[in-house]
Amino acid sequence: MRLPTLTQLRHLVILAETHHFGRAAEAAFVTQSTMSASIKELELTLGQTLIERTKRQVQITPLGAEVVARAKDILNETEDLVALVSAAQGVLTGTLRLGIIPTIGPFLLPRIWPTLHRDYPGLKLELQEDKTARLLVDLSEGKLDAALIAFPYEVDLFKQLVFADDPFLVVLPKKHPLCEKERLTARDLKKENLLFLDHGNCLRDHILSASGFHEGSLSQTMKATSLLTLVQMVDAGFGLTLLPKMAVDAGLLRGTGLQVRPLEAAKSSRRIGLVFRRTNPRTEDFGALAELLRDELGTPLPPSRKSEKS
Amino acid sequence: MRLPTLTQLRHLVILAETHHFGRAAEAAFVTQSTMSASIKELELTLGQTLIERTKRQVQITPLGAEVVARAKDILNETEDLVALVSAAQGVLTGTLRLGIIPTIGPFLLPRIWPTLHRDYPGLKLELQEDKTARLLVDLSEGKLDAALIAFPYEVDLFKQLVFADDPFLVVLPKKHPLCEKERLTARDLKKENLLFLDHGNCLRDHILSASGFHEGSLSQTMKATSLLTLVQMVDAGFGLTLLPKMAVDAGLLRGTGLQVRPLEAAKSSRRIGLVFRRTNPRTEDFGALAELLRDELGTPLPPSRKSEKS
DNA sequence: TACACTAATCGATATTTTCGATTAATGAGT
DNA sequence: ACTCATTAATCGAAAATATCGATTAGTGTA
Repeated sequence: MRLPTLTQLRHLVILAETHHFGRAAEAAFVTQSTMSASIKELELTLGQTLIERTKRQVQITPLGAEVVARAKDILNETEDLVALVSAAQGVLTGTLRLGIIPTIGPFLLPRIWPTLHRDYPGLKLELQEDKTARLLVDLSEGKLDAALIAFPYEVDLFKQLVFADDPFLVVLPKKHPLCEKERLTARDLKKENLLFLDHGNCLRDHILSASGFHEGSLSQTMKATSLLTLVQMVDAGFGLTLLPKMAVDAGLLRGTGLQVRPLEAAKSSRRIGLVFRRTNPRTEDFGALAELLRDELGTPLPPSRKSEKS
Repeated sequence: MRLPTLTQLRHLVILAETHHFGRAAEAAFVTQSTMSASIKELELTLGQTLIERTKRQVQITPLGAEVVARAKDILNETEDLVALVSAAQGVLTGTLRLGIIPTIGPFLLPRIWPTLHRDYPGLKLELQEDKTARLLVDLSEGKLDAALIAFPYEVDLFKQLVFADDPFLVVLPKKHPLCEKERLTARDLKKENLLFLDHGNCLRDHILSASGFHEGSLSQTMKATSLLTLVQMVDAGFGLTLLPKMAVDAGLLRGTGLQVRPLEAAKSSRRIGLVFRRTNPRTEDFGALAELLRDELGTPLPPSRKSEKS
């Protein structure tokens, strides 16, 4: 099916308004001959006469009037489309499909939400919470635009903007002997029963690394699937754990009698960053988002390392 | 505001379906370079990137997806427009704005309606009932496509298709002396009190002419504005009148005690015809309509006179 | 009859679209 | 590390299309 041109439709609409080829041409910023040819071509493609040409005046046939009405709709919709895209010109406007891992999402998002909403009211976030591995797959498949994940992690396929450092804190019951000390080391934890998240969660690996434990040395009995569960277990006296400061700041320990102590170790923190495909045209957006996150978290960016591996 | 091309939008939609420039090009029956250029041009006019080009695969940005959705709508509407016009291809389809005079309308339309509906289900009549003069003005101004009027009438501006002859019948009370005669002449009516429609109605002029009366010779006291009123007045004994056979056939005298007699006179009938602008492209439609009317009325067309004047 | 007005038409030009061929970038297989 | 295959972008040429200015033909008016 051969379609008419938007230009032809526009010409028809103008002609229907002016009822005069000459003035219609003027209004459309073309010559009368162009207007004439345009209408003629339109009638040819449609196979029907839309305009009744009296020498003195131009009459629209009933069919022509129907076509004019529809043409107006089509033109309006097209203009709306252009307007929509134009409105999405600024940084961080439109839809952004953002992945986020569960050990960051609940603690980071509520913190930045108000600012994000205030500074970029045109932004619509579509959030997806999942493990890092799954997020990166979706990212590479184009189902996500960006993801907020924790480093170190192997992400050479993607660009990354690391914007925060998130130290680990040792969580222990109030009466625990280690509460006496202001600062704890990996050595202090050696003989404790440490509780970890389940396999496949990046935080588990990070904390294992921070605390100097190894897979083999764990008592396999206790594995939680969420930080909240973990906290409940520690509160119930099953052992100790480590939590990212971000989670503690967000009030994860509220209502419990648990204490926290900083950990002195080689890798006593995770880094938080934004990853996205190198080919994604919205780098400016991601820069702005990372900037906002950095400001909001108030933590200075640690000495930059271009690629961190776990 | 510069608008994108429908071709570009179509290419975008296809590309969004295939996620592959080469296959999209194939599906759009163009080369890959054309597809590439088309999308690029579209992005240029919109001022935003809609497609994220990975070397291995093509990703649609969220904004692009929105544009694709709207583009689909626009394309569908345009195709609907074409379909609409195509559907209006046959004779007597679509809207026809038809004027009709009050002394024809109520008697002719109910008669042809079923056939018209059966033979041309795609036809939508927009009827306007008015005096001949008014109809012709609207016709020349393009507010009507055609009009059904009675001849003789001066209509040289328009094309005309006369399709029926409608004789006048003398209407008189059952006990009237003239009922004795099988056929009446103008001479018989000379001394009778004839009742006519009001000024400005073409039937008045036609009947005046048929009955041999002149404006000056009338008793000005009785003037009706509709045929129904006229009949009521005759039934009440105020005098005689003449009615077109068409009206009598349609049952205008039903429920009255009135008789009819044929009139023998030079101009003892009016002719019924269709008029329309010479420039109107739907001559075929009008021919078909006149044909249908002629068949339906069962009256052979009188010897053709190209232009009848009153 | 001459004149003004209007839409169609025509030939020339300008612009746009499309194509085929080539290039550059990337990933896969050896 | 080195092809090879795949894919989108690019480029110049050719084709198609749109536009223009000038002219023509048809109508109504003075």
